[in-house]
This record gives sequence, C-alpha cells and structure tokens, in this order.
Amino acid sequence: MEAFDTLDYRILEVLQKNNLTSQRDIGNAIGLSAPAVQRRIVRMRELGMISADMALLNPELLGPLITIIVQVEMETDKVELVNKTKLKFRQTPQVQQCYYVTGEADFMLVVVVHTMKEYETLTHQLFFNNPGIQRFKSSICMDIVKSGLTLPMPDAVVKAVNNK
Amino acid sequence: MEAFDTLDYRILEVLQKNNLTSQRDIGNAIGLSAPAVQRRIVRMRELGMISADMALLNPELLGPLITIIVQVEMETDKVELVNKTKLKFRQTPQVQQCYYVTGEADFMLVVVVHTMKEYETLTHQLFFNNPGIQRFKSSICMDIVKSGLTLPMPDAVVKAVNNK
DNA sequence: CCAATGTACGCAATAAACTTGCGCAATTGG
DNA sequence: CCAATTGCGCAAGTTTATTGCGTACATTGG
Repeated sequence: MEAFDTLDYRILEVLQKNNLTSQRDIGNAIGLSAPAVQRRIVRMRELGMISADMALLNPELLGPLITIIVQVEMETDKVELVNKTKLKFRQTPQVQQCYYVTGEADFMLVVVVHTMKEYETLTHQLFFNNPGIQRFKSSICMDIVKSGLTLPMPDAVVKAVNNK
Repeated sequence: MEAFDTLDYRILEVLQKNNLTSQRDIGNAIGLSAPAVQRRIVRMRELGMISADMALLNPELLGPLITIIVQVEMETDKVELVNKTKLKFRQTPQVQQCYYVTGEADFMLVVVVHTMKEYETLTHQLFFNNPGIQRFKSSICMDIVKSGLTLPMPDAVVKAVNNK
C-alpha cells in the first residue's frame, strides 16, 4: 500500500517522456490492462509522485527570451533570512528554477526575461533591495544545449527493462 | 498563417501549467469552442511551439537523488570541440539541463544522480576523458527551492489578460 | 465594386480515451 | 482454514477528442 513497484516506475518512465500516451498503449507496453494503468496513475497523483502535467514550450518560437544563470552569495547564513530569500525567489515568475547549493555561491538561479532592461529591474527587486545578499554573478546563456526535468529511474527498474 | 496570436498564447499559458486541461475548459476561458482550441493546439504542435508534453515527477518520492550544479570551463573555444562536448552532454541521461554561457565558465550543467559514486564515474566519462575540458566545479544541491520550465508570455498577452 | 479565395469558426456526429462497477484470483493475517 | 484485503480484467458508461460540413469574414485580384 505504501511504496511503488516496478510497474509503477515503468509507467512513470513513459509519462515523464510523454504524458499524453494513452493508458491502453502503456498497458500494452508493460503487460497491464488500461484500467489497471489508470488506477495506478490516479494513485500516484494522489500520493504526489506525479506532481504536475505540463506542456513544454519552445523558447525560440515564443519570442525573444534571455536565459541567465545567476549565482547568488549571501552575507550570512541565518536560517530566517535564507528562508525569506527562498520565498522571494519562489514567488518570482522570472525565476524558472532555484537551487540552494553548497560551495561559493548559496543559490543558483535560472532566470528567464524578455529584455536586459527587465533583468536589470529584476536584479534590483531581488538583490539590491535584499539586505542579506552580498553579491551575485550573472552568466548569460548563449545556447540551451539541453533542457528538461527528467529524473532517472531507480537502478532496479532500468535493469529490468534492459533485460527484456 | 505564420505567427501566433493572443488566443494561441493564452492557450499555451494554460497548457504550460496543466496540459490535461480539457479543450472545453480552455475554450470557455478564452471564448472559443472546443474544436477551435483543438485545431490551434494541433497546429502549435506541428510548428514545434509545443515541443513536448510531460509529467513532472517528485524527486523526493522517486528515491534518493542527488542534484548537482556543475560549472565547466574549457581550455579552448574551438567550435568543433565545443560542439562535440555539447553533443556528449546532450546524450548523457544524468545531464538534465545544459546551458552554454558567457563568463568564467563555459557550461552550466544540472546533473541528477543516485549516488556520489555514480557522479564520480560520470565526471570521469564527461570531464577527465575529454581533452578540451580544463576544470569543473561542482555545487551540491541541498534544496530544490523551485523547479520548472515555465516560460513567460509576451508582454502584450500578459497585459491583455490582466485587463480583463 | 464585386467575385474568388483562403482561413477560422461553430455545430453536430463520430471516434477514441478515460472512468467505474463488478466478480475473480492471489496474498496476508488471524 | 477462513475472512479480509488488494489488484486485476472485463464490460458498460461517461467524458473528451476528433472530423465533416456549412457559414462568416477578411484579403486579393479582376
């Protein structure tokens, strides 16, 4: 009742690549009926294993967009201040991703804006107006070589599929 | 025939958040019939505006996963070598995202692995075995504060929706 | 100015996919 | 050994997606 089994992972593997795959097709691929697949998917949604279903858009066609990787360094590591900063990043639409990391920088951000002017405004909002932030370094993206949020499946699943 | 209009962008805005939204619901939201929405979606898929449809999985529940941000610095900027390196990154499943950027580093990678041992093996494959790579810096992710690939809509669209 | 063309729409019908009820088999626990 | 639980497949029911068709509107060319 608690955990997920290999069949679940194989369903996830498919949905992660294409969540419009019909339950019938998934069923055929893994040896289950469509309703069985459906019930597993519902369950995985309820348990939060599948957290969202989204369409991936093409940045090239959506208009001129600038992607910037920002490394943010904080003055102190006060928990309260860090949490407040996290919240701010989370709430900012232009911040596509935010990682709290070890090393020199404290945060790594992936920011998407329409213009450099918008980015400048954003830096004021996020960094200059924030007392806890010491420094930030921007790396402009010239090429999105690869983009995705695909996660690797547990080793056991990978093996099971390869041995088929 | 060529471009996209405001209605298209509003459809994209919805699908980007939840691509399981029914065409009827989208239609009601923007004042179109379901078939009209359907035809626009088909067209946007054909033109590559919608490049994929995927389920987002929960890293916490999928098992122990380690996310690492890697900054890669190359020795030379020879086009040939850069392209070869891009290809290698693109083909590596553990590389979730790869950005070719300006600044100190040449590449920014988001890497996801099951164990540090796997990461060590990966660094050998990707970096030590690659003559063009001078140095790389790893930042271990302690918290995925925000994750997504949502793109901002053209300003005109945003305004149009807010004024409704 | 008026036809001809193309494009996008809505409605209605069809097709496909999802969802649910039900009975059965396998496993688990008393 | 029996009752309870779990997950399955099948078949029916429901919703959603897709397609055919006629119409409206804008653009173009005579």
